[in-house]
Amino acid sequence: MGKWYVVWHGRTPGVYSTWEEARQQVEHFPGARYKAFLTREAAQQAFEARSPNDSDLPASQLPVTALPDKVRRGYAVDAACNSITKEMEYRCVRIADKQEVFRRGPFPDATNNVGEFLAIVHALAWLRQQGSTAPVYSDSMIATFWIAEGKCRTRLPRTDRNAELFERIARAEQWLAENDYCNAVLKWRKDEWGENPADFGR
RNA sequence: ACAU
DNA sequence: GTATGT
Ligand SMILES: [Mg+2]
Ligand SMILES: [Mg+2]
Repeated sequence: MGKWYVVWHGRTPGVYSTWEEARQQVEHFPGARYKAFLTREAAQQAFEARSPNDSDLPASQLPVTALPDKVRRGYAVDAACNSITKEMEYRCVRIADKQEVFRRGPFPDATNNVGEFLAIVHALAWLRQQGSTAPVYSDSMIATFWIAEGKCRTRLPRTDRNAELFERIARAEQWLAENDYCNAVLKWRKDEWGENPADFGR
């Protein structure tokens, strides 16, 4: 038995019997909402609701309004590092509306984990300056460990090109040592909430 | 293995 | 497929 595909939001919303047809409605359609069901009846019923129940959507399509309140009040950080060029950048967005609040980089001769670490510290400093105690979400286990330790445990070798980066790492560690912050640093639960809203999409 |  | 990390 083939699956049935509901397209709530796409070029032509409807119930489709093949992925071939359904994909043409949703591919390259930003914000598309769609999901496969096992039976035609289940698909039809879901489609007739006109708008998908959050519980029907895969995590990748969850609207921010479906997130827990505590999460919606927070900020998300993420880093991107090209594994060929070793160029890294990082940024932070307000989760409620995905508005970018800062972005830094690119930094040469870096690593993903250094970027994830610097992003969190920068967010903590920025939030303190804003007088905000909102939580910071990162999808990086490594960086959240390093924050808890107050130490960036990178194995990245120093080069002539990453002196500024190591300077930033030192300043970040110093900031952690000298400042108390009450913002929680929490794991972004990709499995439950979908992609990190600060993700670079690369 | 887990998270990137 | 590559690399960063616990
Ligand atoms: Mg990340
Ligand atoms: Mg990302």
